[in-house]
Amino acid sequence: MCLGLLLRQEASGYEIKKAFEERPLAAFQDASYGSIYPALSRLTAAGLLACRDRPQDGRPDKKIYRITQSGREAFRAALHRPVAPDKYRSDFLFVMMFADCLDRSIVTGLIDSRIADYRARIRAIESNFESNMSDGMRFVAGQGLAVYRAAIRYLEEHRHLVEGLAAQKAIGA
Amino acid sequence: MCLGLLLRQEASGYEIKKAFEERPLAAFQDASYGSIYPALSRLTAAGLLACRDRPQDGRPDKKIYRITQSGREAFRAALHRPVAPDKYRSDFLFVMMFADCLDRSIVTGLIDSRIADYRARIRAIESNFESNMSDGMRFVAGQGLAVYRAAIRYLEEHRHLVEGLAAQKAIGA
DNA sequence: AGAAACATGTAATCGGTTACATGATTAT
DNA sequence: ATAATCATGTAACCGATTACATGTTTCT
Repeated sequence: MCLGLLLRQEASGYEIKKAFEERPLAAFQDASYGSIYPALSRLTAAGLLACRDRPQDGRPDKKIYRITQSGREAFRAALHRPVAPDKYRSDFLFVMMFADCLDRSIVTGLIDSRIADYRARIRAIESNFESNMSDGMRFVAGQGLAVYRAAIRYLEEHRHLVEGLAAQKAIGA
Repeated sequence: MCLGLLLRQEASGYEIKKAFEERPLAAFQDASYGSIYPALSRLTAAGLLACRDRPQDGRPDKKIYRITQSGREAFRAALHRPVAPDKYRSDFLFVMMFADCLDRSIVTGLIDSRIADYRARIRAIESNFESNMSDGMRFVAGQGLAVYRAAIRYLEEHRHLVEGLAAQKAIGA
């Protein structure tokens, strides 16, 4: 993943971490400093990256990584390896399976904040859409928008199914 | 999660594992024997489950677990704890970000098999829809259908965006 | 004949996060 | 003042998977 990001532009470990926090990438990949820094060291030792130090005032030196030719080749080879299946885990959906054990107000709150979360993700993607996005990234971002919108729509149109289950409990609350 | 499944019906560890492999649950939760068996032992030791042995011919005895009253209470309490955010990781989407580094035939194959996978998931959910599904599970299954269909639709309508990137390479192949 | 399903459990391993260590600069 | 951002790196820890251990029955 570091190789892929550095294919587009050179960057420091810190900047790579920031890139993982931006939409749409943040939606389907993540990495912490604890995995990024060692990875950059290993890739550099293997000759897939080159590193140059930019001394800084006060802060630690900034290490700017750049992909090498053999790094480019290794990345292309990696892209051709069979892709691992998606991994998805959702506590929200699990809880919804047991909506009948919850008060209506809880279910309502959960769905409201989930819709708000999807809307925030959509806004974040839309605000990045015009800028420095590659075609591939635009394609991926577009799929994100499509599924988030479908999810919101479903939740709005079918929430009564689970809000009705524990219906009476919260009427007076 | 074991508590939740055992809330609906008593089962053995083996049967719980099978339940995690069935749609729609398999789409957003998973667990291996290596975590299920120890979990059942711990929950039993804590008094949240009761276990009865059914001796069997040849095979090891089947241990059938049943949720206790305090198990029910603990599960309700757990449902009320704040839900962890969804975790999603997709190598497919990452690879698509770099579609311009791939031959067109590769991209086409990847998208084709992804659509086939979504269709299989939809079929699996639909075939379980009528049977012994709780209302909450039906709601969750419905959301699965909605987003899978939206994803297929997006892929079909926009695949040309990434198939065009490396376009010429595979024309004669 | 061989594979898959049935059935439980432990130990080794692994990928990855969190916490720690350090410290100046800038925004609120 | 206080929090957040910038900046790198290591060590401890943790949840969970995979492999191992064992053995019968049923399906292909």
